[in-house]
Amino acid sequence: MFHEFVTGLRRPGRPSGAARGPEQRTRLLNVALVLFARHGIVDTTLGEIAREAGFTPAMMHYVFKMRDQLLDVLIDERFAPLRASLGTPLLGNPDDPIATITQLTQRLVDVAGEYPWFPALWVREMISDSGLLRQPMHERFANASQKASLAAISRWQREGQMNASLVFITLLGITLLPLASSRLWRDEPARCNVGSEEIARHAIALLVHGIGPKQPA
Amino acid sequence: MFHEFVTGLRRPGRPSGAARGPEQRTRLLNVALVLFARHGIVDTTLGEIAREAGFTPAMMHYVFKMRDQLLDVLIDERFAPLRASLGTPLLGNPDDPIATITQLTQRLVDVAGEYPWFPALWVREMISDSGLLRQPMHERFANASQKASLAAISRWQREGQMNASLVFITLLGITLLPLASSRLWRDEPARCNVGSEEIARHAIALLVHGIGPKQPA
Amino acid sequence: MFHEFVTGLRRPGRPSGAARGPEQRTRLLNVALVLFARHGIVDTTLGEIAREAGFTPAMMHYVFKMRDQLLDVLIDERFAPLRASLGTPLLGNPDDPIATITQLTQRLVDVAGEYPWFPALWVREMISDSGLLRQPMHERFANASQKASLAAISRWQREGQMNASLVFITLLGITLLPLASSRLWRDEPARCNVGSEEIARHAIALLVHGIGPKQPA
Amino acid sequence: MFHEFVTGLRRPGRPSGAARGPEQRTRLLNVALVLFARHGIVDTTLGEIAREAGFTPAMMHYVFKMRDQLLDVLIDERFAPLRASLGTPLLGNPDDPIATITQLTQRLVDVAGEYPWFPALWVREMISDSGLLRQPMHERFANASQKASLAAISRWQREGQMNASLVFITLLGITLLPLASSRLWRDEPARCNVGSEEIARHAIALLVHGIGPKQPA
DNA sequence: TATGAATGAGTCTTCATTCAT
DNA sequence: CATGAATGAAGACTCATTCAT
Repeated sequence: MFHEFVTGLRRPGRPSGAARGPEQRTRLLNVALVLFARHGIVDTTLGEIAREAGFTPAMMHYVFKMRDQLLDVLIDERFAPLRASLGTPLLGNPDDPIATITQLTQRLVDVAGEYPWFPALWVREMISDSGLLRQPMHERFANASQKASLAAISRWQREGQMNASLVFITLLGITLLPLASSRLWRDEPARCNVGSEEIARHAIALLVHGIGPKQPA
Repeated sequence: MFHEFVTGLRRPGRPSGAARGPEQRTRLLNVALVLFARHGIVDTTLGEIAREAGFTPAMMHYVFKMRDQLLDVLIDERFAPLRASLGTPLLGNPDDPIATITQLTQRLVDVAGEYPWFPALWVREMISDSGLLRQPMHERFANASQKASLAAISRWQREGQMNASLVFITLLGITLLPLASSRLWRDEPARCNVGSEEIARHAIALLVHGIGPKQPA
Repeated sequence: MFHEFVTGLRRPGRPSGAARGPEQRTRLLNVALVLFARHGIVDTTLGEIAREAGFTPAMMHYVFKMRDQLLDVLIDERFAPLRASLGTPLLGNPDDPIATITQLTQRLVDVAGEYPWFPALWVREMISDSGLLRQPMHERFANASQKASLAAISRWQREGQMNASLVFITLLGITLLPLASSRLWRDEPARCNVGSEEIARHAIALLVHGIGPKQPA
Repeated sequence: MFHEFVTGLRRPGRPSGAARGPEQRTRLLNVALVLFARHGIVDTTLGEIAREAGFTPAMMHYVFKMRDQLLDVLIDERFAPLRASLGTPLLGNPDDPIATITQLTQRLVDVAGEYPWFPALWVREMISDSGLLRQPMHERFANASQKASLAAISRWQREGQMNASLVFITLLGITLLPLASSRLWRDEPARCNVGSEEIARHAIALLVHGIGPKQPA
């Protein structure tokens, strides 16, 4: 301390004495998640994450040896579990596509409520062609889940005009996309507060009978 | 010219040797558009654009004094016109919302057909919270168009369960999002080639009567 | 210029207007060579080379895309030619080993006179087990040269007590090593100025008849 | 202890659990010596030494307050004693230079056999101009030893063509250099196993009568 | 019109070092 | 005795930007 005073130089490597333990890791992951959702993965520097969490960039490397590793950890501990918790997306009651999809819709919105970073991150990094989550997540979930879902859809398809290829992306388009950009209209004047439930309701309504006038019972 | 000879980078079809005046600018804008759509605006370096167009990075600054200016020009000369060409989105036949929206849907898909960079760029940079087009485009089109659209919707809303705030983003979600990520399912096995028309058809069907079984005539 | 004065900030990227042309590359290579010889390859930072040459570190990357490339270029344009100019080391008069080796000795010293970085660099980076030149140079010169030399030695070996494996490294030990560390004794008091010729003379004398008293003719 | 169990890093033969007091220090010094010889002093990180010894980097600072101090300790406890054990290098029988030098040669090789890190480290860090041992070791041994040796040589010099300045470095060049780079030729095909004794024999032979044909008795 | 040469600022990464425990 | 947590400084590399030609 005296040394600092005299030389005006903090000696290198003095830890700041903040709270410690493995909570730091968790904390950094949380912050990373938020910032990744906000600015995109590639455009978030380790420094930003560190600063936001109250640390120095060097500490990011103390915890995650490499930048890539941060993403790996995030995938392992956050994305994959979340994805897994969605189950095999469209494998519900084979005879009632509407019910199945409705359920999934609700689940998507619920998950988004629980993990606010989910929609933006998913739209950005899973759907976009150059999204950083796409490839890795595909490798983990492609086999089991994907095929089952497609099989389910194919069956339904025969009865309706559903397109196996489109139904899934469309579903995301009416749930995650609005959720991700909810701030889009929130800023505008005369804005009714569009919340998750409203999005869910709207999505389901759309799926069930389009935007036309209410179906007569 | 020597450079072209060596690298073979010149695209066929560009007249060589002729005075090419401001075509360079146009060319750079085109390339920028494509790359911006592919990797995102922030993640595309001026050097990439330059190289892809057969120029040096320095040329980018010769033409667009600053990086930001490239975006400004792009907005002025590409995005705004395109946006303008969509008209006041939901101002069609006041008595037939379905027809109005259907028309818009088709127009969106058509425009996407004409300007392949449109869907990806829009999803990425207009809808996302930190999208670089959002703010500037908003400033230009917020007033006139937006209000009119909302007014139109509000009226319809009373009759159906349409949500004024959600209908627009949802519309994008079932057109531009699938268009933007069409490569997403194209890779998968047993993949039917999902084209624009299919997306349009699917979107309209969804809007008109949901994914349920075909309505009895 | 005005801007600088007012803001106190040099705007980024202002080139310093120094002499230009491909001489810079040559200059940087020269400086690199000297510093590599002085501090070792790994321990010379690009910044040191740049500063010594009157540039910024960033310019090193302008010229040599990667650090490794600097070494590659150096090998191609400096080390390999030098090595090549030594010819097949021990392929002289098959009947007169002494003459052959004497000649090589002289050549080594001559080359060291022409390229002052040669001895230190060779001892450090070619002979040492973790020397950075060893592997790459080996790949280029192992086949042709090496085998011929060894063959030559083997023959001589039968007549004298020369050890094929040792003669070469020993030769370096009595030429390049003294040359490399000539500053070692130059600092000492009462030091006669040991120059190249002296080293050559001494090495040859040692090879011819050891350090014993002068042979009677 | 837990760490050891998990990583399996503990070398066999080290008594565990017993009070190990200052052995840690010894152990760290040993490891440092080996790694310094292998990669050079500057290029060996404290972390590498620590890990190789089964400790954490922080432990290095616990034991050697500063990096420089590690070197100081090494010099005091390893290099200086070793150097001292070589005695005043060339102060043997004043009337028989050959015998004196031969003896020293043998001693060098013997020491190298006992301390495998010796040759490489010496070549790297004592002889090279920027070697980290040069300056400090010089300060300790310059006065006494050096002068005596030179005096001895000067006398011999008058009778033969020995060069006082060169004889010492040359001697190192034909002993330590081959020893240091013995892996150099060990890889090559048709390789006789060049061991220490061979190097000693070869060096002495060279000193006594050069590489020429065996002297007639 | 267009480019080559050069640079400042910023990011990622490593490492010695510190401190509380 | 020994470590985990944390950091400052420095190096490699990228990129937008500048200027002279």
